[in-house]
Amino acid sequence: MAARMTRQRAAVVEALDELADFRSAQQLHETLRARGESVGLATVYRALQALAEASEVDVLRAEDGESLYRRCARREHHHHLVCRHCGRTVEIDGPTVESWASKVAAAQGFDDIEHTIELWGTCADCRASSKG
Amino acid sequence: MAARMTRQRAAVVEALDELADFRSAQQLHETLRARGESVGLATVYRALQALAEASEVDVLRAEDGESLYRRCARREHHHHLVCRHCGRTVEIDGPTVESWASKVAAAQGFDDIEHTIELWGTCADCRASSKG
DNA sequence: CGAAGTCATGAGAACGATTCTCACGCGGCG
DNA sequence: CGCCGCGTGAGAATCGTTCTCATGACTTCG
Ligand SMILES: [Mn+2]
Ligand SMILES: [Mn+2]
Ligand SMILES: [Zn+2]
Ligand SMILES: [Zn+2]
Repeated sequence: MAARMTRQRAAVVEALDELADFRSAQQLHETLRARGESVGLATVYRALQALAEASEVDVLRAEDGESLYRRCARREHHHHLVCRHCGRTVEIDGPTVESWASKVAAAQGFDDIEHTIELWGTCADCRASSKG
Repeated sequence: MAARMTRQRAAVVEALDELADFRSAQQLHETLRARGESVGLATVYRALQALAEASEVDVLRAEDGESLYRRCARREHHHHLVCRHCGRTVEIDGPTVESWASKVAAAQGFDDIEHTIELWGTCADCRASSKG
């Protein structure tokens, strides 16, 4: 049942692999278009959706609500520190946070617990280029 | 320079006070409408926006991207454990998490750090009523 | 009180990211 | 060749949210 690997999907995966940072579907679409790869926007969305379901990419919501995608180095559960200006990303572990989160939720009688933990900031490069 | 307290804004605040849980702008609008208070949807949005800027309400994004609003008991920084079915909310503190977050981000040379930490689950009531 | 100025309201249009529709293309298989 | 299942993509549709703008309410000042 694996999805068919088409030229378009390969292009999306390749673009993700070259880009180390979180990018929106539209940014990826633009990137592909710029390099001559012709891929429809709807197809980019579908590819990202499939990859997300297969845990091949991580998805997070920017502060403005836009979804950002990234092909992370590790497949295991982890979180991110993301530059809100350029998307630069650092993967972070939080064993402490993990146990804290599940403990707190269980103590309140909640089930099916999930957590959203993301850190946002301005990376050193963006700080330097925006002010000095 | 405080915003003018109109009938509409008072109604929004009152609805928020009576509802203990996170609610969307549209849910609040429907609630007001149901109780006979006539308030435009745009006005509800504007009131919530103003309240959020004044830190009178907390805002968070549901998994589907919709914004949810709540008048929290405490004004200080805190996080939430929210039932994804009914919006039931428990305010939580995380001193450990706070220091962990800022430490991690600073270690990577990031500035203007913010964090998003929200816990989602199914509350005891929703679990009981949905299955058994 | 009354006029002018300021801000709030609300109906509907506009927005923007995402999803859906559907006609079409492609490749495999018999 | 004809059939089938699925991927594609252009454009329409969705949906929460914001914007526009004509109108109304409240404040200030004469
Ligand atoms: Mn975690
Ligand atoms: Mn915090
Ligand atoms: Zn940056
Ligand atoms: Zn619940």
